Amino acid sequence: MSEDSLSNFPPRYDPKPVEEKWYRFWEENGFFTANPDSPKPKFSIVIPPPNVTGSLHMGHALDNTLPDILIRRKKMQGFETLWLPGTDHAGIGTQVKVEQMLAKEGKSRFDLGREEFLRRAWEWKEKYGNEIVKQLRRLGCGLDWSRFRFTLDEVCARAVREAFVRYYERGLIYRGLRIVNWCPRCRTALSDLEVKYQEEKSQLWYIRYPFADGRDGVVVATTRPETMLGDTAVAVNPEDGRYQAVVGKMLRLPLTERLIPIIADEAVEMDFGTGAVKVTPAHDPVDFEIGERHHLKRLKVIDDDGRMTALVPAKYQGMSREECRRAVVDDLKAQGLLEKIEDYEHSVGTCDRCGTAIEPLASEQWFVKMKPLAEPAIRVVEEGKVRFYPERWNKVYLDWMRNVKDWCISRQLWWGHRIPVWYCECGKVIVARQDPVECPACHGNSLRQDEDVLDTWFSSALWPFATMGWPEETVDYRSFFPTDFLTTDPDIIFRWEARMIFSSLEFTGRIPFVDVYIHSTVLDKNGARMSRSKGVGVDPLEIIEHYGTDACRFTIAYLESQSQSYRLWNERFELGRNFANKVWNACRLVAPHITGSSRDFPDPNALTALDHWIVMRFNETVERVDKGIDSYTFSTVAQALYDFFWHDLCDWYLEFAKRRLKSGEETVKAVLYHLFRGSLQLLHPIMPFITEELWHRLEMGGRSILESSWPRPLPAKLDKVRLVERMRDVIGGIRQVRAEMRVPAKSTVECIVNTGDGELAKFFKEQELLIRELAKVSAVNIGAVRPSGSAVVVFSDCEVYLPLAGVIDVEKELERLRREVEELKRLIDEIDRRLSNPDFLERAKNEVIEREQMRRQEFAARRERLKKLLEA
RNA sequence: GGGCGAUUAGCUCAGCUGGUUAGAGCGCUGGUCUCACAUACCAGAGGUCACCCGUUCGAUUCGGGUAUCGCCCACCA
Repeated sequence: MSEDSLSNFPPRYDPKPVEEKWYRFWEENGFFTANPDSPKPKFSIVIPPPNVTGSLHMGHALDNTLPDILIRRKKMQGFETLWLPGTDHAGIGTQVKVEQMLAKEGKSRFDLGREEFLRRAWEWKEKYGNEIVKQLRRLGCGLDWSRFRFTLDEVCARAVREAFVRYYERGLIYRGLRIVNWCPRCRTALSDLEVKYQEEKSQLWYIRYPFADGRDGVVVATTRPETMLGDTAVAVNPEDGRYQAVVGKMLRLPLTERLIPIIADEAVEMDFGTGAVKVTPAHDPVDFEIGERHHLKRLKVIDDDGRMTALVPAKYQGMSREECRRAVVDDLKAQGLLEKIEDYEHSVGTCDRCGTAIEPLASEQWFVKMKPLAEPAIRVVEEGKVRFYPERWNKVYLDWMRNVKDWCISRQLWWGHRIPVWYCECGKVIVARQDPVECPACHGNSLRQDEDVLDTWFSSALWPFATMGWPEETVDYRSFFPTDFLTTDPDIIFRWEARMIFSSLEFTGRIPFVDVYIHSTVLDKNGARMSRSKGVGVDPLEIIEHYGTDACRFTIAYLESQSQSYRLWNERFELGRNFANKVWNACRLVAPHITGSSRDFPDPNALTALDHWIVMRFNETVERVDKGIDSYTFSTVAQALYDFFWHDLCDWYLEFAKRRLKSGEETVKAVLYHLFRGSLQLLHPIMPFITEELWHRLEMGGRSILESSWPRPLPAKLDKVRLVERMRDVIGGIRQVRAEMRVPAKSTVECIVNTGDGELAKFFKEQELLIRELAKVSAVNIGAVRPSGSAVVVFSDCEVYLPLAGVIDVEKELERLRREVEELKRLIDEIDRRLSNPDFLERAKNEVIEREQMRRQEFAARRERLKKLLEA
């Protein structure tokens, strides 16, 4: 390499131009385009489709860096790889966003109507949906863009229809009246997984329900007094001695004129509250079941908007749940029926998407019957055909699947796959793959399609095979399905992984993927969950902008160690940036020497012990990287590469090699060529951009590092490696003495090695020049006599003497050290004395107390001030 | 109420199946702008590996328990 080209090799790595150049190169040359007809073994992954609701965040960075590492390595290992991209329409998530946008115009979705709303939703999707796709390119992801899918596109839509109809035909889909989680704001049913429970400080109200004759009665405890207006019974446990005499009697429901029975049911706990529970079958899942068992009426007293219905006394009609609660409590109090109020903490279900308190409502919905689907889905994990990593997640999955309940799949939303069910005037229900034109029963043509759409996860569940063309037996499907790997956050194991597994087994008869890696949850610096809505956390785009993609990816891999979570903040990415810079500069050093050098690895007999040592370390690194990637312990991979490249290759071997390079020695050039070639290859999956750039700068050959084959261990002999280890120890020992004794950097001392090990003596003599440079000594002599005024460093098989007499004032330095030792002893004694002095401890305690009291005062004053402000 | 994870240096974290002086990065101290890199180099300080009991020749590592923190699941009105 000429002087001129070195001037184009700046001493600091600048990621921007490199990243832009190479991603375009890879994409334009079809490096990511899979060929299903290839005879090579296949390796495939489908992307966890990002929602079209936003832009790249930390979760995406993880979900996509890790698969990209696998894809790139497999490609280099000779596999035909496919990584299939796409996005998810994210039903309720997107709909809520669009509604928020409309709200700014002062409109609701009902003002626009279904058609216009959908037009706006698609508009929104076009605008924001592709943002994330661009950003995945910036992350360097080797996605096959020619196979891009969207969960609402025709291919996916056909799969959804097919799946629904097949479930229906097998009797696994039914429509039924059940208590569902209802979001009054979104005006839709939700599945259990879309409800987030939040602890809330509330009260437990004890209400007296008098007997029909107006006397005595029964006291019930409730957290939701407003629902009493819909009570149709009071239940007690059949074993409960306190109530046995009254079971069957009638109570007068306060605030209404209705009479309700006292019934006995197993579901009632005797030791909660008063042991008597009000039963509201239309608004509580347990009460619903009690109601079924006892044939109770269901009074729907809260409507779809969360307001009181016409079934309650006029004064409450139209009130919100909260208003009604206050009114009911006030009225009960006025009538003397409120026995007592206790503070009570319980969890309240809220809508995962909009945060509104959910209302359990009895309502007609479509369900998937889970029991028959769960069985095979349990089996494949028990048998290890699908494996979760880290292993503990297998149990989490299995526990859920073993207790799974039927899946509510209908949503009263507009954005999504419309349920393929039509109702005819004649009462016929038609479930069909194609939109029917007439009723097969009465041949009438006034058919009405079900208004509802499917849960967004219904289509996601089909993703791994729907994207490959299922139900068609496409060539992609035959070649690339099932997929090999998936990685996600822990919190979609049930929503997504589980549903993909049973759907895939049901429809394709095969597992959807083999290995599932559940990655850590990323927390912010204070250990709080990262949340975009709260605006805290790390923005990967900012990181990429600031530190570069490779630095971002390397840091992510370095921290991903199969733990439950880890903390992340912007400065942590300096680790990756500094490492990238190190790699860059090391290449800068060797570039003029190894470009155009021999491509053959030298005969092992021509290598020195130093060469064997570094080759051995390289080989260990290859092994650790392979093992680490295969077991998804990404941090061990990044650590192995970091340690080897930085601390062995750069800190030691390059220093060993400099002199030999200057003399133009061919062997060291060839060794370095192969070490750098292999290192860049090992690094490439994690740091694709910088390695591609350096691959070309070092003229490693071919169109791309991606087309080179994955490195294997190089030939090395291990018998002389111990000599190198000892040499490093000796150099370190000499450096330590020099630093401790304040030997000026510029002065050199002789060193004398005393050893009975002939081979070691010979080796040290051979490497004299190297030792002289690295330890800053003037000569390496072999001898057994320790000169007076010399420092000594002792090892098991040798001693090293450093005559310091002529170089520094030994007595003075020793005196200094002695004084320091004395001084330290004095300090320690003083601390010990203070710590054993009760007076001191008492004073210290008082100081702390005083400080805390002052802080307390400060806070109290501020609190008062703020309170006043709030009141004003 | 059940399940799972964590507790290692000032901070954030590694540490596979038990084995000499327990590691890294950042931070700190001292010394270097040494001809790839100051986004660097050299040296150093700093840890009863939460606590208790057990298994073992030997435990940070395995088992049991305690404490603290965190996550997940669950219909307790």
